[in-house]
Amino acid sequence: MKFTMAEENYIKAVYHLQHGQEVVSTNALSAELQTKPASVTDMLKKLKAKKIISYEPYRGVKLSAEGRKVALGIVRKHRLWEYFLVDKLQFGWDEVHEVAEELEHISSNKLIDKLDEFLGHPKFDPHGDPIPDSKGKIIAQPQEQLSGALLHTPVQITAVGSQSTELLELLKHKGLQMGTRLEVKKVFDFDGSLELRIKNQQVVTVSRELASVLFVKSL
Amino acid sequence: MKFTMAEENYIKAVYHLQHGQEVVSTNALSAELQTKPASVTDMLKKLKAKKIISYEPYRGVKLSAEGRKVALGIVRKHRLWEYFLVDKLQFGWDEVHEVAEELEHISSNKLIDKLDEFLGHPKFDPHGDPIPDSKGKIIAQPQEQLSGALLHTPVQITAVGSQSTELLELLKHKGLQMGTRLEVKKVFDFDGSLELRIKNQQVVTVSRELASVLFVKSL
DNA sequence: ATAAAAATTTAGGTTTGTCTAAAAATAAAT
DNA sequence: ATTTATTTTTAGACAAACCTAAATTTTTAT
Ligand SMILES: [Mn+2]
Ligand SMILES: [Mn+2]
Ligand SMILES: [Mn+2]
Ligand SMILES: [Mn+2]
Repeated sequence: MKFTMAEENYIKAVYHLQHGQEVVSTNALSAELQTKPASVTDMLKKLKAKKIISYEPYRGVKLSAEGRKVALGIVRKHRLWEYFLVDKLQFGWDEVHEVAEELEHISSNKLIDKLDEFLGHPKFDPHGDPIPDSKGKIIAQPQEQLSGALLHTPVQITAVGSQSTELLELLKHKGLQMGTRLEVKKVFDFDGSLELRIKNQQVVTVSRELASVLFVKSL
Repeated sequence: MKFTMAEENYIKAVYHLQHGQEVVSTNALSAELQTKPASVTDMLKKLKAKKIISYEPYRGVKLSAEGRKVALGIVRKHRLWEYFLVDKLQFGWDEVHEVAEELEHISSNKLIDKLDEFLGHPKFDPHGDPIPDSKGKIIAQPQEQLSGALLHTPVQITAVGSQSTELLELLKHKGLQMGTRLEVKKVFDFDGSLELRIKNQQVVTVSRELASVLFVKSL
């Protein structure tokens, strides 16, 4: 089945918001997509008619099996293009999201499979998020929050929980990026801020807000 | 100024049809874009209001200076993406047109300039058409038709006058492509067909129709 | 349990880009 | 110079995707 760009954006948004949550609300979608709740309701009816979601008025929405497959296809395109932009065209990891937001809607499957091959079948995008393979299989990530990491234990940044320019600007400033090794030196109970030592380098302080959107794995 | 995908497709179509012709007709545009003449008229009014074209009812249409600049930007994107698909992703030259038809509408200028650099600033696309540079400068091509070439004079194919799958399939079958060297051995007056010898290889026969959409330069 | 607040849907519009059918203008033929 | 044919425009509709304002349902607070 074919989908319009607007439909694809809604499907992907449901997919992202569904993580953790059982069902996704109209308001959550309207915030994510920067549209009004009334517009969301219109689109949900359309997607229900196409059997992409299950939806009962006032009860929230879930992807169907088919919908999940479609969503993973879009996520795959988005993340492969991001990888291309950073790895081949030398974009900064904080500059790629908006461009990929357009590129993910190019329809050719042949294109995306050839791109995947050209890039060497990467497993993670520049933000550390896993890239689904051509069959829709995706690596489930443990997603351990930095804010919950043990003291004095070496960890590595594996993902960031947002693509906002603001977040990425802050990370750049602090000298943090995908793959950065560090350990937590101290946690301050007053405001939840953390003091980190970056591998063989300086000590930086990060807020509770920042620590909660950084994901790490132990080394 | 920003343009919708539909507007960009109309602007590019006017640009292409304007070659040779002084003004472009409503019917020509409707044929090129596979829409009805009434739809074309609607869009022409909109593009006139945006000062992209000059247009008087029943009198045909021309690009303004601004419109030409916009058109060259779209053509640049289209041809750079075609080059990318063939050179980096190993697409056949007969498979790239439709995909580029979508990719040409990705809006980021930074993307297209980085892509240009990544590709090494190519001057011609896989069909032999010149690629405008970032300032909109485009190499004017002499466009000598094969059907008018001298006998027994070595020439090289520099461009094809159509992107249709049918044409490209025929060329592939005959063993003809961009850069192929050949000479005309004989012209048959009865049907205008030509006998060609491909450099150090076999002799092939091509119809008058085919010879008129193949462009060559003398060696 | 009721009232107030929040979330969601419905009703009625707008813009963009398309269409068909009919009218008007231009071009070609007699 | 008329008539006929072709091209183009106008008029009126429609689907997609959005909006605002009002009505409805659900949730939360009293
Ligand atoms: Mn998108
Ligand atoms: Mn990403
Ligand atoms: Mn196009
Ligand atoms: Mn081309």
